[in-house]
Amino acid sequence: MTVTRPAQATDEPTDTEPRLRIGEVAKQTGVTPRTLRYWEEIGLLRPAAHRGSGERLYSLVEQERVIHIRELQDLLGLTLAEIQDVLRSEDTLERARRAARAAAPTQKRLPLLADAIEANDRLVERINERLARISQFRDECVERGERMAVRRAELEAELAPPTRSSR
Amino acid sequence: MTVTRPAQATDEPTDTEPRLRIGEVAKQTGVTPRTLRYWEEIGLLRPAAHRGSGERLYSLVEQERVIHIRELQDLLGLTLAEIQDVLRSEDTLERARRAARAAAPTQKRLPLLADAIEANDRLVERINERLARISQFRDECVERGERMAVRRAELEAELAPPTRSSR
DNA sequence: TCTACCGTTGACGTGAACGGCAACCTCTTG
DNA sequence: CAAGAGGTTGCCGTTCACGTCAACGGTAGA
Repeated sequence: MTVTRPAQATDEPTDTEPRLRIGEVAKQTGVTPRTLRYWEEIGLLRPAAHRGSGERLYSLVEQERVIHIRELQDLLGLTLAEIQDVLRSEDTLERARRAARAAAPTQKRLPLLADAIEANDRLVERINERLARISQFRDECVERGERMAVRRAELEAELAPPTRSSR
Repeated sequence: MTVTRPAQATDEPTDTEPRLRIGEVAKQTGVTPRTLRYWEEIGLLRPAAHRGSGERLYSLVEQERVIHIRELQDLLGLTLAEIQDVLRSEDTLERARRAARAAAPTQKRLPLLADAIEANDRLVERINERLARISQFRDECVERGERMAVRRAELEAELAPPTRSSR
């Protein structure tokens, strides 16, 4: 299970290497290149690297982040500004990871990780609230449906002449 | 519990009488008058009546609809166009109600009611799908949180010198 | 009847989140 | 090496869902 990296490996695990061009990320995630550039413009998602030509290069980390952002947008209805807030704490985790690679002492890494955990907890809390509200809304709809169904049954009974043997 | 209507009652139950001015509805529901007019403009919510002066008058039915619309917007993230679709079927129910007051025969009222029920079922189905997706998203977040918590525990263990008696 | 407050229409403005060009660059591939 | 595919910046356009302001009119209470 533990990946044995080849001898000439870089000091980065494979999935953080920036190999993906913008079109590739777009295809994989379903967002347009324009949107990715826009998100970068407002400071929401920076590509892992640039090439001399100015070309953006993303890693799988960013690609997953794109999906994460879309979920925060579509499922929770957050604005990009709010998402930025949420992700800022997540960035803390990324910093913690870099600190780990830089062989930073545990004393430095621990608070970063704690921040990330706390931010994640807040997010989960937010999601739970939303789930509760939607559930309640659904229950209301279901109840309305049941009332209508009862009414329909009444009308159907009224319509059908009362025969003793059904069918 | 059954409201005994006064002798000189109109043929409308009290809660469908259009008495509410736009500002009142706005106050009760939290949406602005501008928004109510806009919704009317795009055919989303027509006031129950107008007065000679052009003043809009809403009934409690519309007021509840306002809340319904906001929920469809905020909780489900539907566009006003989509909401219009959803409500168009709900209007069927309103027509059924009018048919009832017009003493329409059961044969006419039943299909209208059936349509409304079907539309409601579709809505509930949609909500359930959304709930499922959000739940899944939450689970992913929770899982991430747990992984981070494990990591934190490791770091804490590493930090604290291994003493046999805790404290 | 005067005044303060709603309300009306009509028009234009706005913020968020992109879409869509033009003009240009840079790989790759036959 | 020419051509095409894909990338870049810059900038203006667009859609949605309203906000805002002006100019005006009806209504209710002192």
